Amino acid sequence: MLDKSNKATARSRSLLAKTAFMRSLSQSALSVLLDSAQIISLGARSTIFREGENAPAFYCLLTGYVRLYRMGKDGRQVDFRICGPGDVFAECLVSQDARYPYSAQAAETVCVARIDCREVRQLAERDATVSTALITTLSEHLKATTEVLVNDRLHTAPQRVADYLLDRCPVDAGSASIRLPFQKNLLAGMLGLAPEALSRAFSALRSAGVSVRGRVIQISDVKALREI
Amino acid sequence: MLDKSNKATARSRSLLAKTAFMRSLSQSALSVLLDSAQIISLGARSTIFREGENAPAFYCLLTGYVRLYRMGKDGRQVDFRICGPGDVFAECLVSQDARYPYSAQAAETVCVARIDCREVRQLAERDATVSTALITTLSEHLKATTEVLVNDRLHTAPQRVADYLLDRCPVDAGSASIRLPFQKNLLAGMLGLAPEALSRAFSALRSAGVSVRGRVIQISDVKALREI
DNA sequence: GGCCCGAATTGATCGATGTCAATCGGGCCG
DNA sequence: CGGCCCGATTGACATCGATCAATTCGGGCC
Repeated sequence: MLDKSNKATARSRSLLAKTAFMRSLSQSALSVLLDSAQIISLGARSTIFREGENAPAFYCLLTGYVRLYRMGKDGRQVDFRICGPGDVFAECLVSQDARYPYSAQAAETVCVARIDCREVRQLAERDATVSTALITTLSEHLKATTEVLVNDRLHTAPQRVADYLLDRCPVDAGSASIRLPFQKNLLAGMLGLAPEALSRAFSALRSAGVSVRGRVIQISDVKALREI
Repeated sequence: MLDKSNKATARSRSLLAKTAFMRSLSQSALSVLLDSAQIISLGARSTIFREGENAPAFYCLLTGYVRLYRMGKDGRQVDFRICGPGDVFAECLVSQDARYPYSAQAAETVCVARIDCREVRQLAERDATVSTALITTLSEHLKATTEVLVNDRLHTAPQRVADYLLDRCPVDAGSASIRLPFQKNLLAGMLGLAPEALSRAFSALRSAGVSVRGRVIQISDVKALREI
């Protein structure tokens, strides 16, 4: 739960500026945001914000992974998005006094930039590169979320795992080796599965030429996997 | 499959202008869009566009309901959103040459406005009310889609049905009566259920004071339903 | 008001996945 | 180098929801 906060260092600034969201901003908007962003380091499992809290800022993830989730009445928590380096989350820029509609937790040691919503909103009024960047980011999130929803409803667990693997295979490869960037725990959450179900899905894929050792996954026949 | 297309009539223009998306536009942007929009009437079950087609335009629904869905390799189709009057869909404004990532079908007789993406994109560059409206619309869709995804992963079928009903009950009512605006078929798709599963969910809710007759649903104790 | 067709319900069954419990394994620290 | 601990796997089971088939219902139309 360490919580070291300070002005952006050179390294953080450069990471932040390379982000998909920031990269397309005008020089002036970029420097305003770089100057006002707070850089925050957080230990594994620390909470970044909680469902229902007031939402004055959104976040840009610099390093590590973050879990976005909601809680059911019974206390069960459900992930619906896993953010990685460069991702923006909590784009709650509409309606001044919004509250976060979900919680965010660092899945490991993490470094995020905290950006004031009001600032961005005002900037977007004057600078079209800012509003365009917002539109682009939102469109992509909408598309990605829709994709996840459809996958959930359409595909079985092994199919979803296969999809995930194929997404990060070179398109034309005959065989491939992938290293998961995080624990299987997180992957399970991403795919809407219990960890046990993820394990079983991997087992089921063994017969399709997928072998797992720790975080490393070998795919002997990419084309065959596509047929699943 | 009738397909009568013409310039916006007075009635269509007024419907279109009252849309959430259009309402907040500047006078000038509004009139540009009203003038360039094509109004199209479509018979029940006609296809508006198909997954993979080139996407030069997005749509604003004036009357009726539209199903957005994707097809699996096996031909099964999965709804992920049901649009009603006033809804905008296929906001595919990013990246010039995008293709529709899903298909859209009229669930009944329908009237839509077809709006050129390029036009809106250009308008947004100059007119902040346009980009703000886009940001608002996209944010809301993202929030709604996330909500659906979380509901799917978190709640059982009767709970999702109860949620749907409660969403359209007066907040403080003791009892309520709701008339579905469309066939149960569509509702099932919205909730990610097979029609049979929707039926069974309604049966399960009988013991919680929910009774169904055709499209009319009586809820004897709203508060009790919230506890499900 | 009655007929008729498509929609909705109901029943039976099966497959998929969540849950709980026990065991295994790997990496990290001493 | 060994032990410990947490994450991963496996097994057994319960539950949910999809599917297929048979029937009933309801609403639109004459």
